[in-house]
Amino acid sequence: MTTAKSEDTKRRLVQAAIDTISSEGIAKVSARTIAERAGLAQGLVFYHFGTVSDLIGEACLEATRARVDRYAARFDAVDDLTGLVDLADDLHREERAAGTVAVLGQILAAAQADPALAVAAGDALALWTARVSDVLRRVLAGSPFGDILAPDALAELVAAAFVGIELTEPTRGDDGLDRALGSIRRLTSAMDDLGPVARRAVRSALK
Amino acid sequence: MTTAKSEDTKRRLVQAAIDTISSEGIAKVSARTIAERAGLAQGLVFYHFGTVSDLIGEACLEATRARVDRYAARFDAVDDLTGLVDLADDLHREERAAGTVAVLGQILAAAQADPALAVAAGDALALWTARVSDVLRRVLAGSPFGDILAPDALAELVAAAFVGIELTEPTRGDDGLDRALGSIRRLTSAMDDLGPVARRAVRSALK
DNA sequence: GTCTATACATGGATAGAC
DNA sequence: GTCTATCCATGTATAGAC
Repeated sequence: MTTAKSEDTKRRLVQAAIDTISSEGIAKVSARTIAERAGLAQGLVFYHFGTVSDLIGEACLEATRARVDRYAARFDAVDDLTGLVDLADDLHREERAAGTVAVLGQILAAAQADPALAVAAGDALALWTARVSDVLRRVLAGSPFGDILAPDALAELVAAAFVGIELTEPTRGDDGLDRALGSIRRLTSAMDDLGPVARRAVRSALK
Repeated sequence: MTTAKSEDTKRRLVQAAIDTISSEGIAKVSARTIAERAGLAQGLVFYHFGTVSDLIGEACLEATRARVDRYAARFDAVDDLTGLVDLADDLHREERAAGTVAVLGQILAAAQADPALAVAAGDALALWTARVSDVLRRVLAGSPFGDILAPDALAELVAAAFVGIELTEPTRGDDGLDRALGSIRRLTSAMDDLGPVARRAVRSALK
């Protein structure tokens, strides 16, 4: 049976797993380090989740779901390319601070040799990709570029890029990404501001 | 002293380290697994490199240097944006097969909790970034977008994105990235093919 | 200088206590 | 059903043999 007590123990382990990966890195994660952080006995990991990988998988999905939900309204509010770049900027800033995307990167690395983790990490990444795909489809439909850009394929690329960005964050100067996004924003704002004549010209040039 | 015998042992360990990360993943890497693959005793890792991290760091730099050199001529030959996208396509295909960028991703993840690895991984990533930065600077200078795009900042973003792409490769359908690059290629080929009048129009629109 | 045998720490998993 | 005490594999590191 899954009693209230059992549920509480599981929740504490999931939270401790996320915290441990986030602050110590996936390499330091073990049933022992997680249980210690949760203030519980090490064997409980195996009783409640079977393996450490299964616990990490659940933790990964849960943490990602919470973060994706956090941005739901902002994704929906985006209505042009510049708005999307601004959201990317905010998202990077907040995810860098929270470390959740970096955690996903760590788990994707560990998933290389761990099929159970690979499934969970793939599902978690798909949560991000779905949101990005939605907003790209909507924004591109209102632009002259809608006919030549595949929103779902680009969304996969963007989601993967974000993982890489958060994973390499410690190696980058603070303003590196700010400047890159600034460059892209100058492009998109020009695209968004095209008049009707220019839009037709762009559309025919892209044929 | 560093004798020929010692050098050979070190080389075998470095090679075995790369092979082990590539085929088993960073999580399965240890002095034991590396030495076993090299056909050497486990203690030699510590005699020659001090720690496992230092061996992995050297292996990471060495492997990355070899891969970056492999593309040197092709980077130099790129002379427009579409050529750059084509190179990205080739590079992804070859790195996916060789797994070297995925290895770098794994090491970046492990570097989270390992300062020695963080230095080596940062240096290795910088080797890629420098090449991308060079080619971007050259190609953008010949385009109407040169004034508003920062090549070095964009290069950091592109290098990070590549790491993310290779790390998430197992979670993606085979054609996902192909379609995304196809989308981008349709954009860049339109950019490359602008006539003199259109170029002036774009340049002034971007002001 | 080079390498091996050994010490000791940490990890995953489970038999059995409550 | 829930949890703890314990087992054995695997890990890092080094003292000392060659």
